[in-house]
Amino acid sequence: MEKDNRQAINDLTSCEIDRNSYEPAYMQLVYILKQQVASGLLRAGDRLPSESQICKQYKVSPMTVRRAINILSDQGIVDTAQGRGTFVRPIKLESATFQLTALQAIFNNEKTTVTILEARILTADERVAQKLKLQGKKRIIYIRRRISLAGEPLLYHREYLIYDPRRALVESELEVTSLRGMFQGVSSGGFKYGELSIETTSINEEEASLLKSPAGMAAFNLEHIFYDYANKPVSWGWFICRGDRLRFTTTLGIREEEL
Amino acid sequence: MEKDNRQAINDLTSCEIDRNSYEPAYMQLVYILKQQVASGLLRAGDRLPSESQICKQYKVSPMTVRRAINILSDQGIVDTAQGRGTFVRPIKLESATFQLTALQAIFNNEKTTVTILEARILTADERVAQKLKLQGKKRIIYIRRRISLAGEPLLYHREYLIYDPRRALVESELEVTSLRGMFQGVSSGGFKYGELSIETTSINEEEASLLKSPAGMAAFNLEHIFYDYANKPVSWGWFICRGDRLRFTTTLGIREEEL
DNA sequence: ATTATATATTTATATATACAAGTTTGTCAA
DNA sequence: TTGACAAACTTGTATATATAAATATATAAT
Repeated sequence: MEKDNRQAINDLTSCEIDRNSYEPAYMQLVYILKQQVASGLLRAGDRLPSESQICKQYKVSPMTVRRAINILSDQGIVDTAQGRGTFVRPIKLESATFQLTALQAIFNNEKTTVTILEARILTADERVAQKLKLQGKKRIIYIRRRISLAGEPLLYHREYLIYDPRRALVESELEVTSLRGMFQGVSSGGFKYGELSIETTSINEEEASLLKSPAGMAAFNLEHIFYDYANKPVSWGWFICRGDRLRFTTTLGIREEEL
Repeated sequence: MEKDNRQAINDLTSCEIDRNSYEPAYMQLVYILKQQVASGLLRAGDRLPSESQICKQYKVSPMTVRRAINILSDQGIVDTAQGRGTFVRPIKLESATFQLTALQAIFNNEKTTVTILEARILTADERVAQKLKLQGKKRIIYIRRRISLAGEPLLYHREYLIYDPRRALVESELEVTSLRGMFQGVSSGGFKYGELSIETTSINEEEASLLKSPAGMAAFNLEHIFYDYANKPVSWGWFICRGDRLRFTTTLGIREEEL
């Protein structure tokens, strides 16, 4: 059974590089090798043919092979060992990475609406001052938003922003599109880097009524802090994400259908 | 202020490649350019010097520069545009990726213990049969485990395994180390790929008592399905992770301290 | 049988070169 | 002023070559 399986896709090894393709040779080689892993022709721990062998087989230069293998190595498909060879990497739970594609889909959706529930200037309390590393009592901007998809509330966002009259953050941040911009690129905001964390929470009465969900329901809490080029925090906030409408998924290894 | 900041780290541009270093030239170049982004000398949207300029400045060959820039591009630090140049990429929430480092830390910890609560063979019900894509009533293995760190219960794991006498999965899977192996590399298991998803849940009475936590508490639910080389599911299970002891964090952009 | 040495194989690094292809800019003619 | 065209500059692809470094293997000596 297993041997038949390998036999059936044996013609993969005889694939050739199409020099007339718009797709570069090194990229074609990446897909060929990836396909061999995905199909099971090459399995975890197996050694790939040496680079010089691949050169001869596909009639490409050593640097082209090297480039393809570097890409596979970067993608975590193979491990290379100097003097020994290149090996198919076993799948590991620890190498799983989750992306915020589910949230991205919400912000990219046409039917998504952002409602400003509150926006005012207040004096930072101890908790906010600590998060934003403020000395003394400073005035900050507090914004509450609700993000709905097709009328159904999905996210509840609260954010504290450093008040800086020069930057006129209020006007830009209040825009509906600014939250979308937060996802698609915050170059205009002048942020240098940000820290994100996800934890779980049971929503309280206020959050429940805003999200039209029962109190105590499980939800994601996505917290974010953004820093400017002087490494000073300029924004602290968090999204309460309805747990019954959101999940994060990922794949380990290579699903054949994805190629 | 901003100009002073840029001026202060201006000497970064005069960094030289150390040809006697154990570190390859292209890697040194990666760090130099990364540092320039992290320090704010190069900011989101800025254009990097052209490759030929970088060649002259650091006295390296075009291919070495190219390799460094390819790495930066792969890491999402810069965007390249043929004919226009290479630009510092603005940070985007959507590009955030979360890793299971928090879980990994648990399994790598010396004080972590795995307790088998139950392990038996049973007939698959409809739900299990659907997840594992079973035809008819098949016998499967059901395992319940509790993972504790220094005596404190953190995870509750339930798993359904295809029963295959040839593979003797029971013995190996029951090992304390097998769960650890699940994280560090499942080459032995013969899995080709897996699907993971994270959602939130409120723990029920059973889960609460096992995790020594109040019922209704928010928790992560990490579900996993692993497939063999014939693309057939061989394992379906999920970890209930105490929300008050687990959070996932990540950084967007480059934190200067991390270099 | 063991050990040391030499050889071959493998990946890693680095350079030089050529051409392709997209973009911008400047020039010149209508 | 406008438009067409050419030139310059950018990144992208591909090859050929040389050297270094780590590993594996075969050989020979002890």
